[in-house]
Amino acid sequence: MPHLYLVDGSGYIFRAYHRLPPLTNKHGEPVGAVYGYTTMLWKLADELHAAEGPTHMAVILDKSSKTFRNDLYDQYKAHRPPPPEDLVPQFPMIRDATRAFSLPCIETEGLEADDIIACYAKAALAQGWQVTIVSSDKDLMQLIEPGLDLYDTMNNRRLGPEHVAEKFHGIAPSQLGDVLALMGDSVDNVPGVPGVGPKTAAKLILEHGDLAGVLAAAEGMKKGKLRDNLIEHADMARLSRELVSLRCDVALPEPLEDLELKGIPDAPLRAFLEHHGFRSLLTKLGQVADAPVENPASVDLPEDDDPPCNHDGYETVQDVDALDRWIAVARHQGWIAVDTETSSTDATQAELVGVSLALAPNLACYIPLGHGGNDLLAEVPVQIDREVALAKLKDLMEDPSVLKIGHNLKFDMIVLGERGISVAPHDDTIVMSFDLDAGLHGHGMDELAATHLSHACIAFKDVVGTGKTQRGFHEVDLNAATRYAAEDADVTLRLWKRFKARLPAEGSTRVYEMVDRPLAPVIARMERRGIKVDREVLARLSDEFAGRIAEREGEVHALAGQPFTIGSPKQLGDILFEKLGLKGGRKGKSGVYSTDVTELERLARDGGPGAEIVRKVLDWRQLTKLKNTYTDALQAQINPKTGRVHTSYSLTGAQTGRLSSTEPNLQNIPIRTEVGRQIRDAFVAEPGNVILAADYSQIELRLAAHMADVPALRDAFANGDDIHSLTATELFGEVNRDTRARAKTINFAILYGISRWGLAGRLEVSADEAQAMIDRYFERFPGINRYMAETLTQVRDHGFTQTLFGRKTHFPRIKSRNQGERQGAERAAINAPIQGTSADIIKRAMVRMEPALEAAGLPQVRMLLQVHDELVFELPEGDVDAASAVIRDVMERAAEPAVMLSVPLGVEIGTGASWGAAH
DNA sequence: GATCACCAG
DNA sequence: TAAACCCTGGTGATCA
Repeated sequence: MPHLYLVDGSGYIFRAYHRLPPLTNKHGEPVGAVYGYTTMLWKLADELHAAEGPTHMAVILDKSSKTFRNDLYDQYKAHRPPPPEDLVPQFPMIRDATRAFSLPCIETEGLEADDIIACYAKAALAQGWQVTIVSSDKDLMQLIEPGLDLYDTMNNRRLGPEHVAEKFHGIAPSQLGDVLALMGDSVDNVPGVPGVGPKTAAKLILEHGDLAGVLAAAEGMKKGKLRDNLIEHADMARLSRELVSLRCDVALPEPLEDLELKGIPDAPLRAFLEHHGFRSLLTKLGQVADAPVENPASVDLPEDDDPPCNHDGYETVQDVDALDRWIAVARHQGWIAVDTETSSTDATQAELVGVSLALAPNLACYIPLGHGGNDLLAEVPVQIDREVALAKLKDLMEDPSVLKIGHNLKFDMIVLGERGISVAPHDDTIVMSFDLDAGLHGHGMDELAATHLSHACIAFKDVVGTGKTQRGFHEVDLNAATRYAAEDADVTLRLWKRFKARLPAEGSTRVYEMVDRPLAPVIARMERRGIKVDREVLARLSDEFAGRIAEREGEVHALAGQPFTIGSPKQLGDILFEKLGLKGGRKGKSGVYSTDVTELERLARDGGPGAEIVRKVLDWRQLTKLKNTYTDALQAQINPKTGRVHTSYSLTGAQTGRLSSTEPNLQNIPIRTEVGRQIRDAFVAEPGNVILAADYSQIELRLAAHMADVPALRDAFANGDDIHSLTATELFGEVNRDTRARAKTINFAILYGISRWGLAGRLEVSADEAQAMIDRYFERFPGINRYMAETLTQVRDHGFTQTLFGRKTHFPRIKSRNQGERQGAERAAINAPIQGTSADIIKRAMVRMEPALEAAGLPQVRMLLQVHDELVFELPEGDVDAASAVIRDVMERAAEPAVMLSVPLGVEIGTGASWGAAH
């Protein structure tokens, strides 16, 4: 049967333009969008031989911006800005590209591409053809019917009626025109009815059948804004209906038969690709020409055994017998996927609403435990008695013969931990994904399901809604809750099977088993403990800062001669560099003067007339930063029940393997300035206890000395010498405050993947001078240069770097054609093995810490925080000496025996009544 | 949501 | 040839 493909050329060129960097060809013409468009046509050409592939094809374009719709409504598309300057010359090139593929290119005066597409679609359907519209435009979705679908090549998916129903809250494609008319479209300036969005529009159409029905029913609706708007703007709605209608009453510019595909001749395509220098496509063309013409669809992809997700088979467990059955099967097979549903994303404060379990693909259930609305009159659904269910789940979660599988199980461990349930043994798919694919993509379940299972998970917001109408999960009806929750466990189980096989095959078992897997429960306990914060200290600082901020503000305004928003870099830049005429203002790419701290410090140092105001601004900045980000924000984060702050650590937050900390971020509490440092005094110990802080000393430089095998650095660390002084001697011949500071900067720059320009900017010397220092460094510390070269070779060959423990970080951008991106990837790749190994080591220390303290008879020593190279503890005063010895020993030997370092690791320990005092 | 600025290791 | 601007993070304010 003939299958007609209609390509929405205009739609694609805009999307390609915004999605690709601004490429130019060798003639200096911008071609980013052309390139995107060409690759899209290519993709379609590849489908030529497939079963569902095209037999007929045409590209449809917009002829001019003025169409019959402007006659209907002069405001139509009135606000649309003209296309970007460098896109305009690409429009004719789109026609060239289309011709190069020997495809017909159709455009008609007074009609939009959408209308022409509709005309052809109707004509083809009338003849019994299949039709595919290559577009994802919502207006075109109106045309979907049996025999016609949309194909979105950017996201590689086909859009049918289900997609419309999903996107527009249950409506059919035939009703879409009425919905679009009601909701309007701000981009095209279709007015619609004020206050009516997609949701309301869909609801109205579903209730009243069509637009006419809605407008007729308006009078009878209950009084309110919606009713008034419907009545008042009825005419606009009718006009909008006309605007969104696709007009298919004109004769076809070219008969259907003429659109038949007769193959793509090689020569014109090759000429086109060569003209623009699309080398990757030329290479492909060579391959295509050589390859025998076969049906690519017959090539078998390795099929996964798992059946597609089927939500209908999920069970809602509402009685004890059913729960017992699920638990019995879990015990029999030895593993089960688990997920908890709660009232909040803050695990330490969340209410438990339900638990879902999965035993095999599509064999999953949901156990509601806390459903029932806040409304006392609402009916509470049948649920197993909470205590009974939790007791049974506790037995299962703590059963050493059953592996519990979760996605970000740390969250569930905290929620269940708060209810006296521990979870062991366990596997965590978010951690597995991170250990396999860090740097390639995110590790959220929805993204992993899409990437690995080609499955679109039910969106959480589709279950609970958004904004004012959002409900708690406990208010969701059990059918919807079961589908959502059981699907999570089902998907987790499917992901686990794949990752479990990949870990050994890809050499990531070591880091997973030795470092990351055992860490999750340790972090869960740290988060539950939290750290005590003295609200009084923060409140006092907030007050003090507020006074000083007001003072500075007045002074700055007086010096400026006018009030303005100091916090606005734009306004501040204008005041300093325009009004006051200070010299040396640099504008960034957004046209705003740079007013960052290096720039302002330069102005302050240079003396001059602006120095005073600049100093006041710097002062103001520091104080507002401290107040807004720390003293105010931290008070709000104190858990009222515990009086403590419970941060949340992300195990997958940093590509290198480091942890990251959020809500609040306790890894960036000030310390470098005296004013900021005071904030640390608010982090205190309970009476009778003290805070102990243990820091690795220069761990990254030590690791660099080991990994790059630099004899001079190794010896210096072995002897306990000051490493920055040594560097100063080697580079500058003498040690004083200045040379040591410069040497320190260079040492860090080396770790961060040095560039002459970066170092030059940091040291305020010329790039040539910076280069000379780098050369001298490489000469004095042989090994560093070789290490960097080897790291780059490895990442270019394999796409990833590795730590001493085998942790991979992928750098897909290492092959980027964009120089900036590529060099950024190179610097990050130099740094990743060192930063990542350091992260591995402290994680191992954390895993071993609790058992070691336990074994030493120090169960009251509690590990609270990790700050990359520092661990913070709270412990009884009397335990300090014994605990210090254990902590130091565990940290210094954390790499062993898996990795034996050629340099010692040093740990500095301090104690005090507060975190500030412990440093 | 993008941008700027700035806190930490 | 021009541009490059040191790595890893998170948060708050402003502005479009």
